[in-house]
Amino acid sequence: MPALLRRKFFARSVHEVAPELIGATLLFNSAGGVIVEVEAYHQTDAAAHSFNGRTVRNAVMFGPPGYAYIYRSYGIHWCLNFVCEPEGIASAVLVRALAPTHGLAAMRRRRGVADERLLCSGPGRLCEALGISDKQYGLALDQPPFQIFARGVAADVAIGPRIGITKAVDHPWRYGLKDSRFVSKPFRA
DNA sequence: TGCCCGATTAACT
DNA sequence: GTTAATCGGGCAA
Repeated sequence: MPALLRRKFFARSVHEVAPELIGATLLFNSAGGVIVEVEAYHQTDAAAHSFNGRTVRNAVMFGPPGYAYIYRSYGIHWCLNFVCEPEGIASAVLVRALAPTHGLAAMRRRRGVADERLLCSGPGRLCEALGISDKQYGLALDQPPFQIFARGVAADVAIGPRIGITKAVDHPWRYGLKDSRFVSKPFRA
């Protein structure tokens, strides 16, 4: 069994951590799958929620690494981030898509769809599939109900610009598992 | 207090 | 391809 990722793993540059998460396995209450798409957000990056300083919503980003930053998107969806960097850098990795491997029945029930491809292919979708909401805000990523396992073998990582943002749109800080059919949107060749 | 808008999704044409 | 749904954060007044 691959190693459980501990806080130390996240206490590095978000630009190192993000690509290393591709191929890792994220479980929440025994449901989840292989991480196939993430995006990096750094405090010095105008698209980051921490860019304009600490607020109630983003407070956990300003704390120590290895915790969950969860926010409401468009008043409808929840999105899950892993806080990274040494404490105070206020940066995080947005988990955007999983290839489902564990707890398929529970995820299908929560999502209300049968198609495996539509279970976790998007930040809002994967939170709904895993049953993640603001109740998990600030939880440690190396403690139950979270379990995050390092990838077993090297991954072929695709890189591209981030999705759905209007600021700092040109930074190539989106990472994906090359040719995975579970990414939320294909990577340009 | 009021207003604008978003790290999205599903259901349209 | 376009658009409605839906609401809290952030900032101006």
